[in-house]
Amino acid sequence: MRASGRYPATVPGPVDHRRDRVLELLRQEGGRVTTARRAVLSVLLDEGRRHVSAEEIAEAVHDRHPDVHLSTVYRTLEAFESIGVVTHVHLGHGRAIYHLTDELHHHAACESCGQVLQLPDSIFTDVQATLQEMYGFEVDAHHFALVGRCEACAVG
Amino acid sequence: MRASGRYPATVPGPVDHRRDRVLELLRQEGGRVTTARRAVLSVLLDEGRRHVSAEEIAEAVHDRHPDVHLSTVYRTLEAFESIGVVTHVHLGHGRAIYHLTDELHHHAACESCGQVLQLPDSIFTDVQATLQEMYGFEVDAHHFALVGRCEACAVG
DNA sequence: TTAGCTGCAAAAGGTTTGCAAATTA
DNA sequence: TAATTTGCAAACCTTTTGCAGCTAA
Repeated sequence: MRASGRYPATVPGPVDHRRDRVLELLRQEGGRVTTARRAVLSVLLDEGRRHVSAEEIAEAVHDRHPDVHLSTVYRTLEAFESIGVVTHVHLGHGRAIYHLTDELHHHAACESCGQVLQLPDSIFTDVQATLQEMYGFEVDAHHFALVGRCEACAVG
Repeated sequence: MRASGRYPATVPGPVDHRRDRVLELLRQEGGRVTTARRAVLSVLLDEGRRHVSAEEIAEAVHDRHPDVHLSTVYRTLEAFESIGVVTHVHLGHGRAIYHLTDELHHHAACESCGQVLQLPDSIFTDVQATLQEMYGFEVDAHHFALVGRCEACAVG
């Protein structure tokens, strides 16, 4: 299925298991496994690309499947979100970014250079508890990113 | 400048001082004070409307100045932001909300009913300190809202 | 077979921009 | 007068949607 050379051989192990788990869940929920969906999932599973906009996903998919339309990417992401395996986060103006759900973490986006810092889940624990106690408000903090300036940009 | 009757007389005191301060600052920075800008400022100063989208501001302005265009409202808000008296916050999908800067507070928006909770500034103190220490990241948390479900909506 | 996807084109929703005319200082 | 603002229309960008054809199960 893949030409030799340019791409490393598929690494057996957790990544593949994960792909299979997602696809199986999708099928269980009445969804269908298609080329486009497999391709989007591959991009999301790609270690190097864990925080990507829909457009970036589409571009990556186009390397191998130039015919997959951006709207299909959006619909695929929606399907993945509806079965709980994908989440999106708003970084501010413009695009949202998507990532697989099971890596629970928060985000801090640099307004200046766009870098997205991944933060441990624990960082919001206190805030979450405080809001729950004082206001009965249930924070879904994974949906949003903190905004500010990263170390490098803060200096200037 | 104002017809009698329908509108209460201008309340003397802090509100007016504040309006004057903003307009003076605007002039100091080389900006001009116009009807549209005065009107937008009035909406922002209005106690009852401290968190409003650009469109809502435009609607309110239209009560008295039907000719002020939405794009002028955006440009006015931009001008106010550039002199530091206005901030906007993204609540999630869609519109941003604008408010005067000197009331430093955070926001928690209910995904379900849209209600915006105002939180004391202190709520993020620890998170801010942690990020600064561990990552050198300077949080500008006022720019974003926490998202989740308010007490009423969380029940269902 | 048939419910569920897909590509395409077009719309939607919020925000920004170019421009000539109007206004402020 | 000179520099800023304004209204308008049109563009922009991201995301969503309608539809007819295609495909997975």
